[in-house]
Amino acid sequence: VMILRSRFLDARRKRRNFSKQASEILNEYFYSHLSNPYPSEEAKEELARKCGITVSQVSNWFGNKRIRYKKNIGKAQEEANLYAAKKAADLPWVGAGRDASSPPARA
Amino acid sequence: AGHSHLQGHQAHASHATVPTYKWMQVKRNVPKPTAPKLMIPPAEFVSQGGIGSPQEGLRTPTGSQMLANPLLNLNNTGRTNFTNKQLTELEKEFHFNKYLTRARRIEIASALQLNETQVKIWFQNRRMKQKKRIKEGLIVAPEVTPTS
DNA sequence: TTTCTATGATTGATCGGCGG
DNA sequence: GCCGCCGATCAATCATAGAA
Repeated sequence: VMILRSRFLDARRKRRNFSKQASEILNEYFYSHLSNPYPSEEAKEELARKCGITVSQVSNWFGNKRIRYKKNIGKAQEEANLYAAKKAADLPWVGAGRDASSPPARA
Repeated sequence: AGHSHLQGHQAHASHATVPTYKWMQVKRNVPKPTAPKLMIPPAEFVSQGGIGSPQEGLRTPTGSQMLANPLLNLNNTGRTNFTNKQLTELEKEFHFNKYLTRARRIEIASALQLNETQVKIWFQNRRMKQKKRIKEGLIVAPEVTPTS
């Protein structure tokens, strides 16, 4: 009953999922910067433009992504990590010796 | 704030296992799982009359009241569940003053059965919230007309 | 349609840095 | 040395969109 009222007052939370492409862009950034998924204000603005969403939404997305990623370490996260193998071009394996099977693999 | 990179160890070794970076290990000092604390039948607040007769008792973040012991104010998590009344009064005060003086803070905290810190933090968060809304053009009040 | 899961948004509170 | 504020983030939760 009062719940109905909450809908009226909470219309703000009438969210809509982001477009598939926007999610793709965000995930790509996230996984290619997995060592430090904290985009700068400038980076957020650029992502916002590319995704067609607001900077706040970008912030929300990263906030949720980081928290939810942590709560799953060792799950599909590893799998979803094939995003990293996708383009990764930041500062990951620079001085960190690791396997030898993660070249510009493409899908 | 340069930083990051692997912090100590790798998770395990499957094959393309992802290393564990330190941001993944960040743990915030969890609020206090505060023990069941009872609230005394609150007194009235400083001035003004009723707002809209908001129910008493706890509320879920949105507005629905918690059908639990209305005398309990904390959740198991430690996060405080402000009552509608408390929020209403805080909003009212915020509309009047964006910043609080020590004295005012004490008055409000006392009247609303909150800590000074909670009142202080609420105002800080509220200011940030307003700034964010103005930034997104959802609100008007840039409110800067000292010309008078 | 009903149930369950994925996800965007909200918010009390914390973290690090700055200024008084 | 301590305190309040800012900006960013965390962490838990809400409410809904979408999958099953």
